[in-house]
Amino acid sequence: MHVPKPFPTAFYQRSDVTAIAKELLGATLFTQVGDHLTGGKIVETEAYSEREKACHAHLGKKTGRTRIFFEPGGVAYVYLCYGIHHLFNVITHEADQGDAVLIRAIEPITGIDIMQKRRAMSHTDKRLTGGPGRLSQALGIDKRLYGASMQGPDVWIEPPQNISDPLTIVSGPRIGIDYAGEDKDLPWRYWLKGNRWVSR
DNA sequence: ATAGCGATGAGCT
DNA sequence: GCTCATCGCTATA
Repeated sequence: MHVPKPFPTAFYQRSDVTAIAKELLGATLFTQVGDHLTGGKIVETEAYSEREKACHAHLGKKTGRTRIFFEPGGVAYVYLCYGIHHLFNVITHEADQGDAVLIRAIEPITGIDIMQKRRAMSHTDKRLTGGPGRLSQALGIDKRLYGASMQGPDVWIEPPQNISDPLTIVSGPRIGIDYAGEDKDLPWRYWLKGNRWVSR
């Protein structure tokens, strides 16, 4: 039985969402859904802030979908994209500050057989968990996890175990946000250099 | 009530 | 490279 050792809530409630997005690289995202433990190393993230136009909660926009942005950081934000894909984010910052980090890719580690079943795949390659829609399907994430605590028991993230392991982080513009005007060029996508599981 | 569309991915050329 | 599936959310009326 795996005992969760999640980042504390204070980790998520800090004000610098880009710092959190970078620090989540190398950490391990776990879910326990349908009595199955699955997880993998986070290798790609994106930061979103209400100060810029790509964020669903831009300028504090509060709707049925975005209400979770205004809870204190440390809860999950899951939404349906293109009518098909569930995308997984972690809400950050203090209450009434609408920031979030999108998890875009993981390297599969725990429960690979379960992930393959959920993805209808018989082998393991980048298509298993490389991409925000793919990793959500592999981990059993859907809107039932909207608002879930990042302290578990359904979903949580554990800090990197080998902190002496040097991580080379690179950054670039975020994917799929052409609607965001000048903010589409902010280099708020982060990934581990050369990692095989990065979405693109 | 309803039109428009999206933080993607699969399949095909 | 290109097309398009598919539906909840949002804005507008």
